[in-house]
Amino acid sequence: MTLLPQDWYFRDVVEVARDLIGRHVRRGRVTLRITEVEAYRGPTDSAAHTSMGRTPRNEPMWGDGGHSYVYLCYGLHNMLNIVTGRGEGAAVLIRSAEPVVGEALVRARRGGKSGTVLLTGPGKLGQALDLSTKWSGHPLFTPGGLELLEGTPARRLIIGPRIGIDYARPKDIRARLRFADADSDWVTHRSKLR
DNA sequence: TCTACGATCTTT
DNA sequence: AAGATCGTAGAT
Repeated sequence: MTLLPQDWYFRDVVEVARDLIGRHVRRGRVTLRITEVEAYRGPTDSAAHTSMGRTPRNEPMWGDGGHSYVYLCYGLHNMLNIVTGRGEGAAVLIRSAEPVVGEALVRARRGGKSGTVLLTGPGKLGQALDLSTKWSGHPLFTPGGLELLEGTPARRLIIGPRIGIDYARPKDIRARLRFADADSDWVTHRSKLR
């Protein structure tokens, strides 16, 4: 399976977001196929972390595309983002994925918790990949560590508004910047997508 | 230092 | 409908 080159990320964040569906993320023995993402457009997008300016936490988002941006949410969830463009402050949040390799290990990391859902939702995805904020700023286009691979494309996408951004401006809340694989069961809030 | 709160998930 | 849980950001 081939690594995506860095210039693959040097495009508009929405274009990259759509193209990310079906790609594989690999870390160690676990490989996942991305099924749901959200685009965060940059400082002018009131839902994006870069809209509050440059801070130590969001530093990777201001850099070149092809790097991760991992942050801690609600004190317990490590959220994986993929930086796009070049110094634009834009990134794509990876919300859900389906297991490709290492499903047993993913289950173990979930601590044998009951429930049918294995890794839909950004918090659970971070747990499946055993991420922490130490992984923020990691290059995804070089072998080893955290990698983004070619994967297998989706046949059709479904699209809708982003989740959990009630604090943003109405126009940004309304913006249809969430993308998912129409044929996958590994998607959150499916009723809001079409 | 201190305070408020979040791109969530689970249980009630 | 609310609690868990803590790093970050902005205020002091």
